[in-house]
Amino acid sequence: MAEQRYDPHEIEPRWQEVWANERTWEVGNDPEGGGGAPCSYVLEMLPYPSGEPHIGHLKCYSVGDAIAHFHRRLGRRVLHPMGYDAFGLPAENHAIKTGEHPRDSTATSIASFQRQFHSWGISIDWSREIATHEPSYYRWTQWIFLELFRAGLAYRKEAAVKWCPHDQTVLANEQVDADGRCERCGALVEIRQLEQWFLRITDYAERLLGDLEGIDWPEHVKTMQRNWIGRSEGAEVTFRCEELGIDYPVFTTRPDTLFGATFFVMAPEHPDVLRLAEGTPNEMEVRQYVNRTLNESNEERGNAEKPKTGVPLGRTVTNPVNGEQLPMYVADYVLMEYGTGAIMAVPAHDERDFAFAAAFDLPVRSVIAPAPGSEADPSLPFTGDGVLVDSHADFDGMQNRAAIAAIVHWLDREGKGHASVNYRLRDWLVSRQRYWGCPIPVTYCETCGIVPVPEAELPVRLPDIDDYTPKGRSPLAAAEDWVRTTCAECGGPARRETDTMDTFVDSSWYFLRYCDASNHEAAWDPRPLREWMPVDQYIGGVEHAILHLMYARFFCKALADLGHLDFQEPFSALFTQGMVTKDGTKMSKSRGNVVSPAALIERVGSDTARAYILFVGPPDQDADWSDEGMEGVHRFLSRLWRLAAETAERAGEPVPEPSAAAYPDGDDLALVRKTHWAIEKVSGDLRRFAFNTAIAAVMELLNDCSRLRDDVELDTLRFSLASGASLLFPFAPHVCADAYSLLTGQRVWEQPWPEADEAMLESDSYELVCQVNGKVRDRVQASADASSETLGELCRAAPNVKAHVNGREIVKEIVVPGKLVNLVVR
RNA sequence: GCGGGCGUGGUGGAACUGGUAGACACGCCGGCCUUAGGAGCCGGUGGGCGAAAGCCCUUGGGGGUUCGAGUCCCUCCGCCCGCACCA
Repeated sequence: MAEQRYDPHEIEPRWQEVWANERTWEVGNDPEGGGGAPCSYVLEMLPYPSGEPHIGHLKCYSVGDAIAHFHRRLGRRVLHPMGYDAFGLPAENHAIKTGEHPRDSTATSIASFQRQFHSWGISIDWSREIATHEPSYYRWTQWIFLELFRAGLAYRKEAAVKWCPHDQTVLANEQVDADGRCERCGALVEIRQLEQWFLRITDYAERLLGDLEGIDWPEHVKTMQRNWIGRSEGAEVTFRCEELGIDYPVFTTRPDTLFGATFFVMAPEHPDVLRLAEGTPNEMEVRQYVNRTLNESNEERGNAEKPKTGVPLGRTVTNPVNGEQLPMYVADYVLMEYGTGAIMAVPAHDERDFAFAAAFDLPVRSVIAPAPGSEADPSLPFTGDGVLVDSHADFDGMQNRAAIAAIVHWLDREGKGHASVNYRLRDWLVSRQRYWGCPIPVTYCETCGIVPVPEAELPVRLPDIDDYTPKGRSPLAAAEDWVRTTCAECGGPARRETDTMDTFVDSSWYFLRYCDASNHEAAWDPRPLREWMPVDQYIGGVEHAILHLMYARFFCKALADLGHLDFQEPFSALFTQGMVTKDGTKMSKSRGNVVSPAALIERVGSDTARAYILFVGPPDQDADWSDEGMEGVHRFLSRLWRLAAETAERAGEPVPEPSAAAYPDGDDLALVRKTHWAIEKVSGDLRRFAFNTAIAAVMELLNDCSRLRDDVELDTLRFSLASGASLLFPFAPHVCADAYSLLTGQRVWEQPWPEADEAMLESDSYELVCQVNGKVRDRVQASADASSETLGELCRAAPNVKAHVNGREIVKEIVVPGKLVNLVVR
């Protein structure tokens, strides 16, 4: 028999060529809009093409590909497309450094992603490939923007915005990290007053929150989104400054503490602060304070530990519940972006107000006391529940939770306030003063104002420029010929918007475009969307748990409201894969611990790399890369292929539908049973993303095949090996296609997913565990159909059980058929 | 501080609804084959006692529920992630 050697470098390109030539993974749209064979849309988050793919990409697409293959072989038509999130800062920064046009560096990177996806053998429908920087794509990004604009969901507003001094651009709240640093470059973010484009995502806060209930997403991702939306119930209460005749509403979650308010605080950014201080002795001090805090970084300001600072405004407001005059302050612990930018301060029942009152020697009035008999610590500030005291005859003695409703009701009746819900979520700031992004398709006309570019003129193409260096305005502003245009309404002179869109806009709808990627008349036809959407299984990293996933959900809801979609949620099920680390830390060039997929595949082939990355542990957890571990998987694939090749050679002609002998016995029966066990195990594990145990099950099967290779019929061995290859195909497609083809002459991806034979999952006897007082004392063979009585007898008769019972009384006998018998003795 | 997750051999991990803890793999030890092996094959491998049969211990610590707990409950310790002066 000739020596058989597993050679992935010969096997893998050979099968990749078949799949590419035959366009195996392409799937058409059903003109009827579905209704035929069941459909499945399996999608991994599209890559950001910068440099070469890294190991995280390999993991993400290995997970998605396994699911796509599994769904196909369950008989579904599977949409599994690919694209590139091609606009963005890294390409632009690269251009600033080297002068290379972002389009060129992006093209280079895309080409290397394409090459690698092919060499990894990912089953992609290449006919639907998109890239967000192509005019044929961003034309529709612009169209969506204008749809939102017409609906009032895109608007321009001057606002205190987060500005990155290094990248010279405005950032969305979500792009500023906890330390107040730019998510991309790490520079300390500043606040600037600028006119910017916003998308009205806050209109959707309630729906974005509520609809989380109905989708199959990991709990921690839902929790992160809930926290980000940050819903709080409370009341809006109006405090009036009589001297200036201005009403100041505040939001509070504790209207029950209104009678304990002893002062009033405004955020330094509050537009009225300077006006209020004007003409008072404190004017200068207020000015200085405001300037100082506005220049403070978020990092300094956000520190809750830092001592409270502030300045009196020299004015008072009236507490609407008791008419008291409360002194007004400006203090940086009050945030403009939450609530109304002003608060009523109740030092007795709020930690922060308490700290401020202590620093400024302000009165503290307790109005909630621990309920009589309660063990709560009554010391101030008391933030727990209790009963109202020293408030008002109508409310004193009430439980504070009940008092909230009563007081809000009273405020409402008096016209001094009303129940209110507040969200932490802010509107999405989408304009960027950068070059490499989708142009915002509007013009400014002196007479007509903001005028959308007519649909027929889309796309507004990104012009070529020479200088990408940021100067505080968009580099596009330098393209004067491009900026100057005519107004679509009056025909007069107009100027184009020179800001571009946040790249998260591009990626908020790409999954829709895949369904109808080559449509030149519209962003999509509703029929293919009806067929494919929503995405059945979305796969990506947790780092997108808030931004991308929230924005995409918002887009769907908004587009559904505008009549363009008939579903509310884009991703029915979400899977978040864990990171791949090396030596316990994140891979990075500076640490020199980067494992390059290209080098890996050069060495061991993509089947080994893919199967190892899924075998190393549960895919939703972080996994530490180990070359030794990978060698183990390589040995396994090698053994599988060799045994298949040898078996095929020994058997002569391949057999199309391998099956074991009709009535196997002895070792044949054992191996056939093991095979059906593996089918059952792998099928179940695939459904719950337990790829590591699925692969382990095929390893077990192969171990049995190797052990019994000379003791079973050739048909049995061929059946078991072909089944193993079939089961492993979603994880290591090339070697399995090859092994399956050697054994059967068939293409494994055209075969239905194997089904376990129920009869073969049960054996006629099993090892009955015999326990005494919960401890295993013996094991005996029991017949599968034995009655509980028989099992009890078997157990009592077991030698070591007898020794432990030792004549004592059996007070109880628990029988779990198929498993064990437990004797309780006294 | 709030919310979520986790803690199992030398290592990665398995045990899905409470029912044989440690599947599978790495590593290590021993053997076979070989001129040689960083190739391949076979066997062993949680700890302790014992010649063996077997017994005891063991899923971060402590307590509880149960015939039976890695799994459920309480409590403490440790680690990771998200949010955080959010009124």
